[in-house]
Amino acid sequence: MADKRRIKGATTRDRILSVAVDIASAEGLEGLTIGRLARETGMSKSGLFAHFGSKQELQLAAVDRASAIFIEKVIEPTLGRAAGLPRLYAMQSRWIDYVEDDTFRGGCFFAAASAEFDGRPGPVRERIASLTRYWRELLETEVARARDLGHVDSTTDPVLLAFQLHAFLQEANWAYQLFDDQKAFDQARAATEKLLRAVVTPGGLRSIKERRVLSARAVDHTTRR
Amino acid sequence: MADKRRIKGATTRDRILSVAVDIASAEGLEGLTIGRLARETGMSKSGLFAHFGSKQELQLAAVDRASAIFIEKVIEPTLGRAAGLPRLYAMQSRWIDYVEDDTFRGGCFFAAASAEFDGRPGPVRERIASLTRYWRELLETEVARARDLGHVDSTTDPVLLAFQLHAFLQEANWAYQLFDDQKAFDQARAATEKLLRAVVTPGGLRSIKERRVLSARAVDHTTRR
DNA sequence: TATATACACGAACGTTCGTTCTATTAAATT
DNA sequence: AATTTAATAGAACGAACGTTCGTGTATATA
Repeated sequence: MADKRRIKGATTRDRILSVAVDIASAEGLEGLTIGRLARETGMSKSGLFAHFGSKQELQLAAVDRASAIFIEKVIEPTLGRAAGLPRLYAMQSRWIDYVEDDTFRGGCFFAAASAEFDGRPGPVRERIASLTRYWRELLETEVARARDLGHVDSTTDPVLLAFQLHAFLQEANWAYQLFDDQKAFDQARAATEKLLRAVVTPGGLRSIKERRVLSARAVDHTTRR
Repeated sequence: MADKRRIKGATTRDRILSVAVDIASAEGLEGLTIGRLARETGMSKSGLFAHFGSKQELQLAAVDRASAIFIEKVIEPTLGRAAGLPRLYAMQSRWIDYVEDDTFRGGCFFAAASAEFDGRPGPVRERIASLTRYWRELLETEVARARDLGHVDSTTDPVLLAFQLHAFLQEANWAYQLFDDQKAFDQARAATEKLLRAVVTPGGLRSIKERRVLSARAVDHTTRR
């Protein structure tokens, strides 16, 4: 028979972290205080605190939870797509959707967290940098693969193209958060489209043909926000 | 004879704000505490506090000070350049230099501040959004002017091009802050160059000829940081 | 010379921060 | 049935937070 204590503990921890990630994405990992978190989960400060042992461990757990969500919502859905240009399109598309769908209240968790911790050395900063670096390397790797597969021009620089693609993603998130600018998502899609169309080869074109790879989504915005 | 009291007060306020902007750019406008600021300026908490009356007024004053510095270091130097494409190049160039030169300890003040306050409604957020919106509109206006002057393709969309240009700037700042990646500046320069070259007309080309508009700077990096 | 004003100080306010104790309760183990 | 263990609560800690108050000390005005 299952250990109801352990199950309860893990469930509670899960519930705490869901709220924690939500708060942290909107108000920062420092704005995420134990007292506030206890209030919003209906627990006592000490009872909640016992799950983590320190504020830093709580922050690290929140980053890990956010990483898991990012991997699930953004990375995993792209793994089924053909390597090279198709997957590259999918990565951009999924990332934009991930912000547009308000996965986190404060937009991309890592955009917010990296801006907050880039000037604070320590394990939290490293954990944030780790996932972010991973994503950027995924982009670079996929550009290189697209090039090796002949999907894009052989002179394409993977580092520079990844820089540009990633820049469009972050800019869209930034404009949406600060100005509530919904149009930024389609601007990011258009910018991505233009950038890739400029380097795509006939072979690359064939690889994405007959698929609406980056069109604006048919989402009913009126019911959201 | 001059009023030594008024001068002294204004000087002290100036000194405080210099330190405040420096701290805030690196550790955020909330991380900027009265106690810390008093310690670093060698003043008492109450003496310092009297200059502003509230924490929020201090934050607003810090944002205003940062705005003034941004205008001085980034915007004003571009006003002497010819309108259209030349000024557009200058704007990108000056912005990149402004971060590369470590004008603020934590990189672009407004990139950090907008990420911190985008989820916190209030006057501070509005003040931050104001300067940032202004900069984006300057970019859009200058793209439109470049188009009207025949410097770039007449089909160019100013909003989209400004989105792309601004994205490269923010991405460079982000990569520099989080990964200490100095190469990001030249990537932003290269991305800008590619983007503009793709839409430039013969007339536009003439307008920037014989001027090294976006080359990497001959700065001795070994003596900095 | 007397008075008003600007500036800065030290002490203290109530609140919240992260953290540490000491119970209490319920389930699992013996 | 007795004992151990995990999960949570409650009370309290010192430190730091933003803020207020009363006071001293220059400088300017009268």
